[in-house]
Amino acid sequence: MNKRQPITIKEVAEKAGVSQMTVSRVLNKQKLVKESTREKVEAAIAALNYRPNLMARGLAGGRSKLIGLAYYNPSPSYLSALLVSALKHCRDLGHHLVIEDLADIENDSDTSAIVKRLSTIRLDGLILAPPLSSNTALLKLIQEFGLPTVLLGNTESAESQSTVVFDDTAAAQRMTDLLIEKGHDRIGFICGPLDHPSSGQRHDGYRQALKAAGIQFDEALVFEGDFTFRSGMDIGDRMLDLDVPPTAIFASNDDMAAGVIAAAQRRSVQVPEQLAIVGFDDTAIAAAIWPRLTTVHQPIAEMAQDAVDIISQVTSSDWNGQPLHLINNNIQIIERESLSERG
Amino acid sequence: MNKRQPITIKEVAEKAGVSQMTVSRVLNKQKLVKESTREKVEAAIAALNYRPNLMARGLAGGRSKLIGLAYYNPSPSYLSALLVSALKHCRDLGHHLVIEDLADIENDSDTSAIVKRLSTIRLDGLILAPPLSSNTALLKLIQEFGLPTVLLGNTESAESQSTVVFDDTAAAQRMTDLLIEKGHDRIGFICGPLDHPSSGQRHDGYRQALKAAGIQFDEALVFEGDFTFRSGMDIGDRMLDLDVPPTAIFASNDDMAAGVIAAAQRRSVQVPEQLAIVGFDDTAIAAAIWPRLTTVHQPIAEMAQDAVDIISQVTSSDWNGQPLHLINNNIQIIERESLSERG
DNA sequence: TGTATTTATGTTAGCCCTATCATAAATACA
DNA sequence: TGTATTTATGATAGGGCTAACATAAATACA
Repeated sequence: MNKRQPITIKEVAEKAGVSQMTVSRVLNKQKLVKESTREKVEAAIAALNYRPNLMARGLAGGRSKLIGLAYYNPSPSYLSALLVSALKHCRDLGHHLVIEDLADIENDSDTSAIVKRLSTIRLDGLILAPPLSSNTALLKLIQEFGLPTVLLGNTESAESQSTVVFDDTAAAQRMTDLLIEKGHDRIGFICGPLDHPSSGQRHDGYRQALKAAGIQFDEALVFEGDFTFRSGMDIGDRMLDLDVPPTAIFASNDDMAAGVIAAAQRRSVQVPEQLAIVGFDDTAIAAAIWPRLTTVHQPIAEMAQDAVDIISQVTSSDWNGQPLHLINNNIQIIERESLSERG
Repeated sequence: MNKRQPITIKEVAEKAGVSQMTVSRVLNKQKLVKESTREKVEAAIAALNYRPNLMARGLAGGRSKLIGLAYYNPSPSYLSALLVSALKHCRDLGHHLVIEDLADIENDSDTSAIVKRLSTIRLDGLILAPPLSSNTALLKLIQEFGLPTVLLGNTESAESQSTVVFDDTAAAQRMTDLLIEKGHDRIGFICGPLDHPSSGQRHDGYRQALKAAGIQFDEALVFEGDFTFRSGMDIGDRMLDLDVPPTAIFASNDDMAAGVIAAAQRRSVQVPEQLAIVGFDDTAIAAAIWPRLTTVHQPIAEMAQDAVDIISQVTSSDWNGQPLHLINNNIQIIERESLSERG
């Protein structure tokens, strides 16, 4: 017996002594089925070990149960945190995740090719990770195409598409507050690339905290990195070369913070005694270096779950058409060894 | 005009003045189409901006163009290297990747539930990352189910399923040779978890190199970690606490090597001057710490590509039914700052 | 020139489900 | 009890595509 010739709904219907449609209703958890019938059908499904065919369902019902997750040039640890959580939640809801690496988005002309590719698979919805979620050309095309979309980490241009965001400003402010509290008043800041809205917000949070504490903002202490370890190391070097180097450096993500630690260690600057370093995101690398990073925990897992939920809701028939906007305020600062009371 | 009411093959056929079947043949790149007809059809496809419907194709043709990639408890950097490359190659071949995190495989009873889940989506094939590729219960079930599978990094139990493996033994031997060449003769080794076949092989390579160089194998210098940073750090501490600590430590992956570096730095042991440390895999963390790791470059990207190729071949009609076995011999050692000539 | 062979295209049926509408059974209400 | 309403089930018709076979056109060969 070849297992690749699977059981169909027809066989289940026969076994249960009902019509295919009734089986379909049970499968789709619709209300209008008598309890006793439901049980009969469920027994038949179990007995035959029936699994519905996604393709047929998609063709007939217009819903594919497939959710796309698109990203571009992500940090590996951010990506895998996102993936793992999105996958888990998809599984719980009976969806599947189709991953799309939009590496070819770099040359603008290809944006429409990407949308074409996405349209071949009939996705129920699409989750866009930053910075794709701020790529206006892409957003416009997807919207024209009519695909329900959730933008991660985009606070702007989101009138018509759902969003899930983290309060980066407040988080960066909290972290800066902590540095100040520990006795620092000369705090370097490494900004992320400006095409990520969160970069600007983290910078804002830093400045607001300084202002609230009455510390003069010093342009010379702010550098722009690109979220890579390498850029963090280079900028760390430049900061330590300043006439009056900072006593603490706040990097906009963990990879760059790790780079600063490496730069400090290379020139035997003690962390945290001579230089405190903190990061942002709480990705795997934060706990995988020494000293371990004090960092802002970004609830990536929760946010991924929310994004999947939104697509799931939007896909269901009873949806009012309004985009949803979730702001995650679960700000936690994870204190580890890279920051200590200033001596 | 609603873009979600897409163009169908019928409209293309009308526009091109041929039958649907001819369009289908053009789409599937079949031989039996006259050049002039093909051009007409392609023009119509382009003019209407037609995209075939994956679901309908899958239903009618029995092929879904979906490839599964299943993993369990992976290192984030290994996973993302795998993903990125597999995705890219899938895109090139017109497939799509469905990611499955088999986190629930831990309780054995659930193995069959997993296979059920996999059978709902009609995957054309499945790629199993280690250590799933050595889970005999899972392999057996999948095989009964008849789903073409590629096992990554499994050298055993692979009579009937295709495999893509790296020559871990040779690679570990080469790395150990290099350590010996640099003047080390007391080399600690951190083994990976024993449910990964590659763990045993890396250990073998280490021992073979020692033997070839006439160095006495010392059981006290071998510890078993679990591929995490944490375990590397703990074992690093224990090794440095030995009466006669090693002058070099070879960890079976980069995360554990990073942990050893952290342990050394915590007690101010200079790397590489007082202790050389090398890793395995060349994942992102290897270049994201200081000193950067000298490590074995595992060609994860190539192997992922090969795995996708195999599924693609096996799916095509002209396949002889024999599983394929690819051994990747592209062994490169990436020399960075964590290893130097022994003073 | 006629038949065999190859090449190119078309016709038909069906993949497995669900939407839609129709019908039947159960309940409500007067 | 009869009619209106609600609840439960069924019959039918595709959804967009390809496999399999059928036919037509082009070429080969005697």
